[in-house]
Amino acid sequence: MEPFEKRYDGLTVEESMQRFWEENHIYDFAADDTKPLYSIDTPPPTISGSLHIGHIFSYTQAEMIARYRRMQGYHVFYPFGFDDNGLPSERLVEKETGLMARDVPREEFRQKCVEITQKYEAEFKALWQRMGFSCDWNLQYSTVSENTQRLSQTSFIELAQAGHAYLQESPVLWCTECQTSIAQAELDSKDVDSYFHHIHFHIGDQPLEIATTRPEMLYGVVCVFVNPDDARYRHLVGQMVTVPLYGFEVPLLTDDKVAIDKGTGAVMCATFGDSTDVEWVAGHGLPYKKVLLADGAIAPGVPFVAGMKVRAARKEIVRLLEERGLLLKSEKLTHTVSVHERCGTEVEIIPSRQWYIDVLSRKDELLAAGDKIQWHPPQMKTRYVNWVTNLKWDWCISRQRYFGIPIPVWYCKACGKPAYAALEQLPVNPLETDYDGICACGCHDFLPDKAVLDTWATSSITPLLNRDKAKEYGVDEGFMPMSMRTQAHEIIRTWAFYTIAKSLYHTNEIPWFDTMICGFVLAKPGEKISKSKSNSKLSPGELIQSYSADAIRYWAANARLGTDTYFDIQDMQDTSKRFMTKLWNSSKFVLSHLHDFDPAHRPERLLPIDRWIMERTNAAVLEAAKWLDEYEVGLARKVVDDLFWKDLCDNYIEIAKERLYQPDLHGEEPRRAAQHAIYYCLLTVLKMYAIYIPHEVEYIYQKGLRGFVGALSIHLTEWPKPPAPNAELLAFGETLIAALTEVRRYKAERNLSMRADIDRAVIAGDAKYRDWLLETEKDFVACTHAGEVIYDLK
RNA sequence: GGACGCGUAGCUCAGUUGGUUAGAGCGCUCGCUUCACACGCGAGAGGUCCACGGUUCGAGUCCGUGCGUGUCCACCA
Repeated sequence: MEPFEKRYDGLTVEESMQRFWEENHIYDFAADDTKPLYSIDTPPPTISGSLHIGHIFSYTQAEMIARYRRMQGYHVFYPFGFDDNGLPSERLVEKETGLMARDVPREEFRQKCVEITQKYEAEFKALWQRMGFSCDWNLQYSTVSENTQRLSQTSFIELAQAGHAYLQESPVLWCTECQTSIAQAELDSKDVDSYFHHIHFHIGDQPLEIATTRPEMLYGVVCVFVNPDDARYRHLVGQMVTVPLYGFEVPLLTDDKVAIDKGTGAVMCATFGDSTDVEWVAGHGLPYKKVLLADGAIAPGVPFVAGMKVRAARKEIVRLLEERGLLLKSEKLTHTVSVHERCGTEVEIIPSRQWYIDVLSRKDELLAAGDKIQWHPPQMKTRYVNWVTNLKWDWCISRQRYFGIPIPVWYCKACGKPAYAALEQLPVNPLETDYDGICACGCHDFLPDKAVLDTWATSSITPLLNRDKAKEYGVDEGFMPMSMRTQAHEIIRTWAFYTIAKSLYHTNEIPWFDTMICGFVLAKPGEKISKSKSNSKLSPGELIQSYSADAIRYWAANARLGTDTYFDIQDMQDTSKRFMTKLWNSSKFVLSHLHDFDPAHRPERLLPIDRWIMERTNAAVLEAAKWLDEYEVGLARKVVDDLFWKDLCDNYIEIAKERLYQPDLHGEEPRRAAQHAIYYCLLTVLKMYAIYIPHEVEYIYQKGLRGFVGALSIHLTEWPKPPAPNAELLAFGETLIAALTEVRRYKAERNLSMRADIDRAVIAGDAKYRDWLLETEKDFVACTHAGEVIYDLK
């Protein structure tokens, strides 16, 4: 055996272990495997900036499950992907280059996007490799690759032809900064200080006071609503209200949604001030009056404020109202507005022609699918259910952007009817390829769709992408549903929801049997670390360089599944380093006593205490497996820690030590018995830690255990499957350790060294363990330095 | 406003079918150069398990109410 270094040097070891794994294809997804399949749908991180500790936290927890399943004997399909198109990536490119997408030629911008996302992908990949991830990089996918484009466009055309995706001119959530439509899931909310302006409308010569936060929409008012039960206005319902400044008239109608006690109880309905306006316009058949343009400017033809941006227009209208005595009062208020999560701009609602996927009419099926999936932890299902139940909009999948998957559609110049690309010609970019068919109306001229697909419209097909990849390895039948989806809880409403929706449409099945929903890393109370906010002081790369990948991995397994955690660098450093050193030293000790060990030769007789530590180890294996089956890597780690540090190191090794050092005093066969026990326990403990700290464990295995076990890598060995432990042996061990603790307390109270001699020690306990205790007496005396052992057994 | 968490030692947290004396790590105190490890070992101090009410022979654990805290969703008139 090679000598063990005095100190474990994680940084050097980790790189050489990673090289070893790569050279020996330890984690490859082999084509000819006959083991049961375990497939993992892992999140392709969005290429929108640098990764942070939160990613490391959740991805690492899932990686541990991949390792666990692999050791359990599954054929683990564990790919990795990158989500490298769409608005998030565009914003990254705009930030890095200082260019705005709309100011440069489309192709030039696209090229920049490709360059920059590739650069980041290389960085991301290097980081995951440096973390020791056991995915097979041959399975890697990207959401902007040609394959993905083909699959994503196919998905779109299939849904469109089946009527599940449809084109509609309707009010849409719109970001005037990014100048694109966005989906409900892309909304964030922000508290803003504003004013509740009370404006003087009138009905004939009767004044009518209406409060609004959006006076600039005055020109877009199409009616005024009051609650049908509001006695103040009941007699006025049906009459015409005159809009101030502009002088036109709109009807006074009733609607239940109007809150009697809010403002004055009368609401102006404008196209479109908010999503309630949209419902009202649709529900009451009201007309549309254009006020706002796509770039956030007031439309030409709107008196007083045409061409102004929203805020300037608001100020101007308020000024005019005030000047003419039509502004009754302005109350300060803080209210919450919807903003675009990518840029923070207040979202507007503008009619436009967009593609949607029908989800509203499928709520029941979506909820049923949620019931069929096992959510871990279970309460995460509620978030999904709440989201589906409260959906108000169909899923808008078109984006008026540049770097994404083109919508494979042209429109007839004459009748506007959409024409779809043929499946064989995909992927296709309608901006570069002309449609060569003829419209039903006889027209030959077509205009390309300039929009691209929402990035979620593509990332929601990762199970299908994975299935295609698995086919290359001969795995096809039974691939869907996949075994497991892992992700953080923030994207249940997006990635999980959209994936389920697409899966139902394309396979009529749930996408996966299980979900593993990880928590976040919070920087400090209330503030989550995210790429866009870039408030992660230490980058993952620097953290690995300073503390090693294993240290970060060990830390990442500190929490219950789904639970958010705070990142405390000091805590990570102390706990992990201490643990890794302890494992190093104890392994060093065990292996130094195995120089003449032969695993094939089982000692004829194990002492009871040897059997105890082996049973104790088995008990921990079963308990850890129970947690891991529930994806609780943190709770499982705790179980192993407890076994390893307390019972194996502090108790058993201390008790059996002298037997290993001095066979002249204890005999050769008892030494062999102790060897057998420490070999079994160390190997088993290392196998369990293999999913947490794969590098250190592999290094120890290679140095001292591979010769005994045979397997090329500890990661190719099997997760232990012990029988149920013997409860009597466990209880006997507790009896002995209680006596040992008493002796230790006696010495500590007298400031004695643990090696100090004492006259006698007492073992108290159940008489049924008498024989076992007597057999252990020699070890007990060696450990306690007691002159005599008194038995107090009942 | 709704949903879902959380509130246990100074700090971070475990405590999954309700059952002896409520646990771990860090921190603190005292001691131990002990031949794997001082990045260690041993011992100790430290808790009205947020509050109040209820169910029960028995509640940190179950139920209700309140308070505090966090996340997600809604709230733009």
